[in-house]
Amino acid sequence: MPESRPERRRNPRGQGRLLREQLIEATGDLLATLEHPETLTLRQVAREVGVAPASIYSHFPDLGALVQHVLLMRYAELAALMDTAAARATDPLGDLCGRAHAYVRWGVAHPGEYRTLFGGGISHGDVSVSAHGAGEALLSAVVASLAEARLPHPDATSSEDPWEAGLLLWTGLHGLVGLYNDHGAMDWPSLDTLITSTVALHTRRLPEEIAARMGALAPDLPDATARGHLGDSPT
Amino acid sequence: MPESRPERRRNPRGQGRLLREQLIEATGDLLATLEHPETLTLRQVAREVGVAPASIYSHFPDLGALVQHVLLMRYAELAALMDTAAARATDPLGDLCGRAHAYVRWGVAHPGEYRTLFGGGISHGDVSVSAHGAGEALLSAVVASLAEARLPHPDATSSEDPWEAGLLLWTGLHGLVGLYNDHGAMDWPSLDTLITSTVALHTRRLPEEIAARMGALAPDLPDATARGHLGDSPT
DNA sequence: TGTACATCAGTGAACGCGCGTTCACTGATGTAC
DNA sequence: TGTACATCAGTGAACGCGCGTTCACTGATGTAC
Repeated sequence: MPESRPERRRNPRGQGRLLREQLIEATGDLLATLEHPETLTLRQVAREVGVAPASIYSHFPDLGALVQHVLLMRYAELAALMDTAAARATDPLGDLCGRAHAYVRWGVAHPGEYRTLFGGGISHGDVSVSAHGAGEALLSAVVASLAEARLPHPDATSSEDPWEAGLLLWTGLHGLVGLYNDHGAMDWPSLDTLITSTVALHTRRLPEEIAARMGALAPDLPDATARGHLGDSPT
Repeated sequence: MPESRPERRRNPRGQGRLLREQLIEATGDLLATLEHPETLTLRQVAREVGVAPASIYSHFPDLGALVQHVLLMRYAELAALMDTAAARATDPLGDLCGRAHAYVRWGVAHPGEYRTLFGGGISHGDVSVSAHGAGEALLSAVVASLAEARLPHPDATSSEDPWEAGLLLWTGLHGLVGLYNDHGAMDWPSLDTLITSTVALHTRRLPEEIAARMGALAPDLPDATARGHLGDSPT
């Protein structure tokens, strides 16, 4: 089979931008689907869309720029998800629970994108998104909520650094996503349990209290072990 | 310049295994040195040793097997480092501090190897080491120490699952290594401070107490910001 | 002591592959006169 | 109403590259007789 290219009608005049959208969508699909998203090639994107490789250059200087664009979209979506989850909360602890939950769930639903955004130094251009400080913007809201939701250590004589506390919480959530995605064969408790325990630990509250908040905040989401591709409808 | 191959004398008869050692050493160097270790090629290894690419096949079936071999060596070294650190301890808390410290320090000193071992699904063969449960062996010792060193939550009415507690600690340390390696541009507190705080949080003890243990256990190690290649003398 | 031979430790050239990037081009469609 | 032209949205072939893998080979060295 000579792998015939899928039929595709040339866009009408003035609609050249349509291909741009298709390229973005195809790149998003491939990044979400490929087992090793960092090996994505320009020719793969072209094939997926049904277009000559050279056509991409009319819209993006190279594959790196295209990937970067898509990843920034994904990042914005994650940030919006976290903000939405937090918006339902009525106090800092609820805010924190919402953000933590949304973050980890997104990371587990989008392993490839998560890794490319926050994970390794892996990138397609020379500059990875993570190098530009992805996460730091998300982090500042977490730091603020945590500072208010956290109980002091019973024996503490001085107060702790809120920035460091927030960083450590992020560290915990990041590690959770990473290990959950990469060591799926292990004997894992449910993801929600782990999110709850992590937040409980960092706020020094009881897991039961946190679990109640988590349950209240997003009863519509599916449970932890659902690992399928959740679909993405950017923009 | 035609990039002349470095002079290399053919090994004497019966010493064919020497090349094997050189391949292992070169692969180790490259994995430690390359910015993206996952892009290592068979030809790069051959060039590094000064040998024809085909020569590698006499000693390993393919690059994946060679890399796998090296990574398992690195993993064994990390495990030994953690055990050595723990051996100096006189109680479970000291044991835990030693292991946590050794783990994070190793991960930060060997970013590429750490990521390949524990990080992404990235591998050279079809089977990554992490898929085979790297980490789980290390983890069981941590679980045991943590179970004894950890204070109960003051308000707790029931005891917690030690396995889950250990997993969460690992998660925290793993996230710490990952974020520290990949987001070096951020405003980080000292690494030792973060290790200390993480252990303090998970044992529900005061950072001061943990810091005292950490300081006592390995005064000979350099400080956090030393990021150089620490050298490797395998076997 | 000499010599034929087997073995060892690699070599060197070649193959086909997919890749990023370039370049002149094509064919439909809108617009000016 | 007709027609020359400009523009737009891509195409298709070609390039050189580094890669993994193969295969017949080579040349030094030990060993049997």
